[in-house]
Amino acid sequence: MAAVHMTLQEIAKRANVSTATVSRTINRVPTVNPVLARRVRRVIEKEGYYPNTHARALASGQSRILGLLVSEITNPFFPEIVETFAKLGFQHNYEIVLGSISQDPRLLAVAVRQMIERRVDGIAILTFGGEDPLIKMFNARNVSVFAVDRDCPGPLLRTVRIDYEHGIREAVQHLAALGHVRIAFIAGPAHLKTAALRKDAFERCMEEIGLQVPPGLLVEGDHTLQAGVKAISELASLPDRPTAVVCSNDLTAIGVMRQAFELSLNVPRDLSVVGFDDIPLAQFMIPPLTTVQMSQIGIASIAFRALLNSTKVQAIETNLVLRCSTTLAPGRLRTVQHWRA
Amino acid sequence: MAAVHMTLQEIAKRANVSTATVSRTINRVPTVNPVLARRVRRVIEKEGYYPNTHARALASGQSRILGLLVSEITNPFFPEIVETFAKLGFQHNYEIVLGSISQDPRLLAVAVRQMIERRVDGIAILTFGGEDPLIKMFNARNVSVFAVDRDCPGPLLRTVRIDYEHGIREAVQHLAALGHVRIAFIAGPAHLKTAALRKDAFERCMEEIGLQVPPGLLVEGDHTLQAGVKAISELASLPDRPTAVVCSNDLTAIGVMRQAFELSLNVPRDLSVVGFDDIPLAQFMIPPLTTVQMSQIGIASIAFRALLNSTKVQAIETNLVLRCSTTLAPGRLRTVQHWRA
DNA sequence: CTGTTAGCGCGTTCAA
DNA sequence: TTGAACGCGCTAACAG
Repeated sequence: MAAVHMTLQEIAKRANVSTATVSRTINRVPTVNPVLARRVRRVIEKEGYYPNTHARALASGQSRILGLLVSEITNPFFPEIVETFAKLGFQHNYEIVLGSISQDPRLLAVAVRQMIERRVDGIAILTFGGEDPLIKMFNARNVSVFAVDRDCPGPLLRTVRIDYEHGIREAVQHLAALGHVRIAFIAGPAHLKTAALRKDAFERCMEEIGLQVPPGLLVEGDHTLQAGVKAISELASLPDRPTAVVCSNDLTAIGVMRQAFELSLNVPRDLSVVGFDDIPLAQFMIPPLTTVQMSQIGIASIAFRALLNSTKVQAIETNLVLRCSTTLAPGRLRTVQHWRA
Repeated sequence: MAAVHMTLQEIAKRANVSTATVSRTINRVPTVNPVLARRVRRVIEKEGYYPNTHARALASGQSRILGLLVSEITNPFFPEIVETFAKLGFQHNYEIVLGSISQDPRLLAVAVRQMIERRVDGIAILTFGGEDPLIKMFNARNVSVFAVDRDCPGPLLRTVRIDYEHGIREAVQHLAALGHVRIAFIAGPAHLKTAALRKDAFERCMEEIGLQVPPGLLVEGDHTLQAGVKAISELASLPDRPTAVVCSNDLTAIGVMRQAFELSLNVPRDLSVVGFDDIPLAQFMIPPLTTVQMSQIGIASIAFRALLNSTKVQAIETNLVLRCSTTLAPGRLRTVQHWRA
């Protein structure tokens, strides 16, 4: 029985050329005699030859592999990113290895080791927390890194600035305009930089328009559905409970809506809810979730391009998208009715 | 400037042993003198040496890479699978390369080529449609494949039988018991075997209990949110519209609930809805979605174990999990009230 | 138990 | 323009 995989040599033999010519043909070196090239291609086609990537990587020193490190693939925010990152990879003939799909630090360590052993040409670290040591480690090994919200980029560290404040300001002012005063914020995990920035932006935007945010209305979550459930339960039991809540991500907001339903709080009548991310499911919630959009596709493509050396620095916008989970504050509603009568 | 990556040779030199000894130490060959082994390990540790996977694969003929081909990573059904598959991979020191994350056939072709070039040791193809040619292709290259619902497994084709019928029967009988008679089914794409099997099971289970399913109540979708929206719009405009609908997956069901809201149909009062898959979000819908559970973790681990040669054949169960999206049929409700009065 | 050595499949010089 | 030969970093005989 023949070997399952052809090799360059066998192709060369069958095409009556040297291995060098086959190699050149495959790599589209322009100086190859077109006649020979065609002959080689025919043989490759006929034999169903696929070059061995490991041998290529070994000989060339380039793996053509990009790593993608993602914190929680079960958060619907990430699959979008994975999808477009992988698509771009395929288009540019890069392979993508996916790492550390969950929070487990042991698995993270394994993933990182695998990527180094695999000699990835670059790596995108998305929405982690504690990525600093990782970045140092990769850079020390000469592999370039993309990460969000880093302060001092360099030749080996690419980044993008995300303007959280714009979208969050829109959200806050939208709620204020609807008459809300007691507006709560359910934050993400404190160690996550992106979460901290969102929280800061919220506080700043509240202050801008002279609104207080008492400590009780600022609760920390962890960007999960459960966090939303828990947070709104606490918030709802407050003596002076909020009439609106802004969440650090959509998953949290969905948890809030779900638990509000359980508590017989009607969204938006009794409680206005705003999310963050605009995951695809947001518009399919009941009611459809008003949220701050941050383009997943945008982030993924910037990450990819950054790793491919296009140094063009860009920024990511965030914008409020109005749907149906917010409305007039309860008090405001009554006033209007009164005035009408 | 020193080379960024150490090599086996350099480690050997620094540890005063041969490369073979270093290699044996790394691969935990038990016959290595513990003293030497320790010395080698110290050097490896000190120098931060990571073996080059490509060289290893080339020399050993084993890539220790498993492929995972998934049709739509943005369907929340899949991230769970990816996560547990990858976790198991990490635990067994396998790398996972993720392919064809979307429906685009061009990208699928690229992904397949990459996997072959990468000489994956095995591949799991999950919920595709048109996987037969892929299976043949991989098997011809001597790589073993795992796929769901295949008829004739063999040494190179592992599979698992999924008992769709059990869960779907529970769903149908649950609805029938609640007094529903006009029960619609929103199917998945016809070319998808798993979708076809679900539809067949539904029809059989209806017939079993003497319920008709007129052609108009059997509509084909494509397992997306949009498909649910579209299908329920059609169904709702029927003169004799269904009082309950079973969906071929949860995404479809969520689309149905969303559009029902738009049409002012209250779920479950006016329309009972049952999903299929039990994605994590199902219980966070409003109302929480009653659905047929099919364990994503179960499927992923069976796939992984099957590829690791544990030939233990297993089956996957499906079971109805009752939540709040179903209730008595409208007629039945009135009868009860009448009888009470 | 250890070291020497020959490849694994490919890219890439260097001559021709 | 083409081909012969070497080396990428590692594993696996084989000999000692």
